[in-house]
Amino acid sequence: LATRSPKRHTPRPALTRERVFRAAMAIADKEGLDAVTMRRLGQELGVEAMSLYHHVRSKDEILDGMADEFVAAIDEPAHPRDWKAAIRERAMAARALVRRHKWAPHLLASPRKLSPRMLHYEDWVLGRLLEGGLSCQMAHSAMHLIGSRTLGFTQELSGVGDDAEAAARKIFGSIDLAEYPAFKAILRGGVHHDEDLEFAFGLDLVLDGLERARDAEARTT
Amino acid sequence: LATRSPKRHTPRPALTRERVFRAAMAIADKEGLDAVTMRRLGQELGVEAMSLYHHVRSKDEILDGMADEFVAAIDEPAHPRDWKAAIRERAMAARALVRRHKWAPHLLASPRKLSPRMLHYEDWVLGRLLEGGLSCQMAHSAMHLIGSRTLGFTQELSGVGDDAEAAARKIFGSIDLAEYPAFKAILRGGVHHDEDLEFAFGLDLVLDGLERARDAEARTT
DNA sequence: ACCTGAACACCGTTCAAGT
DNA sequence: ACCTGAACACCGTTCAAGT
Repeated sequence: LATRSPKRHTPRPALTRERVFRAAMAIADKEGLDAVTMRRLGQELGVEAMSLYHHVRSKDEILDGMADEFVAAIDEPAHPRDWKAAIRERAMAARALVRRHKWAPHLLASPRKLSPRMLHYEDWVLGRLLEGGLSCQMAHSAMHLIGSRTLGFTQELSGVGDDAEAAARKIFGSIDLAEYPAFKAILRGGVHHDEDLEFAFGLDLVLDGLERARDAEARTT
Repeated sequence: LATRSPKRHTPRPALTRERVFRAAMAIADKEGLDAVTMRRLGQELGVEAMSLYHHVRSKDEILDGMADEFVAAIDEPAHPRDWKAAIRERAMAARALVRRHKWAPHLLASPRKLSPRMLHYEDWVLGRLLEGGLSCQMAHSAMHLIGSRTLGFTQELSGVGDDAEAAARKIFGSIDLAEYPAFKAILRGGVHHDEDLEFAFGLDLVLDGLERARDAEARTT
């Protein structure tokens, strides 16, 4: 009919999962993660809070979506010199992103659901480490160590805890390993997942590195 | 009078801040941090939720108290061989505690209020690093690096952000430096607080350490 | 198919009232 | 001084009803 409300002539873009995630990220950037509520999010999108449930199953799904979008934005370096430069450049890119999205480490530290994009990111790091000639076992420990350094969380600490081996099996039982070549390679290599050993490995690596840095500094001064 | 209720003969211990904190820790251990609500906490202590407000100002104060109690429980090593062993042993103690209190890194990552006990802990680490002969600047970076490794959070990431220098000044303006000798020493040494530089320092230390570990492994096999 | 209003069972917190 | 009941302004989520 001709008497349609004028609003209908400039229809707002249809609500999609991605638009919900992006709106949530914008709110969290400006006002913090606590400000991301269903009602506030609806307001930001010009819709009632309840409408959101047609696109996402729950608020947790929105938080997972935010984490996923964040990880997807960590650019791969274009022409890294070698494996160390590759990891270094991407870590710096991640850090630059974290400065804009301070809530990201918080969300990534306790994922409700395993994010495929997060797995791809970790698979990429693992790939560079293997390329650098690290053994499967060492590459595995190194991946955790770099992850904690880069994104500000320690997966093994916030992890599922007691039976890490079983948890890892469950995770990799539910995904398609063909999409994650580096994970596939180290699983075939038969890494064992000992959290205490990994922790000590990372700690000693840091302490020994500090001692060397001290000596290097003493030599140049 | 003789007609007192029988309950009065076995009076429950008086409610104190510490008892509130410990009850909160017990709930978080068993059911997770989300289960710690004022009503649930009151129930655990045999009291109405509202009574808690006579002992703590707010729920945030309870969360801070939990973090504080946690840090206080990280034992100092008795007879460490040297500075590296000292830091290593205490880090392992912290890690063992984290396994029991999985919520701790989460709380320590975003403290609402600076915990004196956390400062004492960091001051102790800093003291061992200076004892080990690290320069003020390097010891400062190292403290952050070890903190992130040990407790599973990256202070500089979750930190106040843009003007770290001003934030640091504000923190150390409000406390008594006499209680924190190592902090006092590095402040006198004139460290500058550049978060990007610190991040790169830690990252390169880890990457170089991995390269060395790879070469060491290759040599022994 | 998509959106909504009213409602439910929870939060943290305030405040006047009880002992 | 210490505890309480009722209430307020918020949450996430459900569900029957609208278009």
